[in-house]
Amino acid sequence: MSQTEKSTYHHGDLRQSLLDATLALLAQGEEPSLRAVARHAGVSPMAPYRHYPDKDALLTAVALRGIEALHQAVCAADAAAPAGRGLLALGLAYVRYAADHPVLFRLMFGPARPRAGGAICAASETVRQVMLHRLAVEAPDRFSPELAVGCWSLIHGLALLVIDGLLAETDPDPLAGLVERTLRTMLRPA
Amino acid sequence: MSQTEKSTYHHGDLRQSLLDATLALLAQGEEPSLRAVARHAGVSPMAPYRHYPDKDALLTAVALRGIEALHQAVCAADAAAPAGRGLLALGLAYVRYAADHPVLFRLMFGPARPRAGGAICAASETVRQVMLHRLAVEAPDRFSPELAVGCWSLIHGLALLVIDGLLAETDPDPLAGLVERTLRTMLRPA
DNA sequence: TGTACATCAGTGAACGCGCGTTCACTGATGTAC
DNA sequence: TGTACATCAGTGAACGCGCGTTCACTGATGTAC
Repeated sequence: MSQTEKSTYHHGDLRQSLLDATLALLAQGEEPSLRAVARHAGVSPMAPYRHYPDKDALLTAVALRGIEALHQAVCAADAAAPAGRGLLALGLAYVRYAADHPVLFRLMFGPARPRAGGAICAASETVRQVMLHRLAVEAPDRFSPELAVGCWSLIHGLALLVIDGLLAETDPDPLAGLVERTLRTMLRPA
Repeated sequence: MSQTEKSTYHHGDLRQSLLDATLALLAQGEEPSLRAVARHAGVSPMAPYRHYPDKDALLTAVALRGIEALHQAVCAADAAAPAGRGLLALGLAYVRYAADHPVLFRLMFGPARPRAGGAICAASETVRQVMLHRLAVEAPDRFSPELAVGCWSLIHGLALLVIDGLLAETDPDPLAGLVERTLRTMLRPA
């Protein structure tokens, strides 16, 4: 930050730059091979090995960072929502995040990274907790483990159908309307 | 069929065998590269090109076959279900299919095959129709486009959460109970 | 404050691999006469 | 029924590529005295 053209040898924070580079590649829809990531970070193909034992470790770190970002987006939406609309806002934030980062989203929840299945699972639990809490507040009478699973499935499935382009849309702000209508319909108390 | 050890030159139905080989590789969780598929079918690496213009065409054909199979499974479950339980049965069949063919399922609905987005979309529409029809019969009072989107999202999301191992399960027949409880909760009319 | 040296964080060449696809081919099959 | 020939459905060698990872290295940094 202070000196813009640093000597590139001791890079500053290559670990972080590698994560950024991977996210950038994913955002462009490109395959984040180790070499491509290094290239994007302006560093030799071997440099990443100083910071991650192998490719899988890097991708796992990226996936975890993605889940963290999703968590924050969902939290922010939840906190900012007017009373009684928390679940809608939170669901919209979830779907919106997926729509904005489709490739990353698939990486996050895709074929379980064998080496870090537990970590991914634990991270996604933080997202689930937000929803759980909001459900307990907004639908205390209906609250149950099944409702939580159902809501997560609903939102997660909606996100993926959107990403996959399987829902024909005909709306000015397709996402907001789609999510709101769908959630309202599925959750309307009577 | 008639002669078991046919000369392998004119193979009989290599086109079909290639699809089978790809499905077999997917079932084993292996990467279905063109060469691996040919190998598995006992044929030279170039042979597939007689039947598919390129790799993507083969994978698209496999994805379409998978959706077709899903459609049949869902139809069968729907038809066999006792009155009033069609949607539950259908949803269970959907989730079960995904759980039984996780890699194929991801291929079917995964990163849209650019060359055949339309075909995949159309094929999945046949699955949606079964659900639509059942909803119209079982919940005529609530029936709406949103309900259809919601139910599909719900089932689809549940299938993916199951595949991804994101739902902690503690059940003898986890799937049947999970799906039934979730769908019942989400759809209970009051 | 200066120097010696350990450690840290990168380089760069090279490996072996499997991939998708090209090319030119050849053996098997089916059809016309 | 026999033969000539077109077409069909495969073979097999080769290409160029990007990949993940190994190895031995070297320049920059920080620390002890």
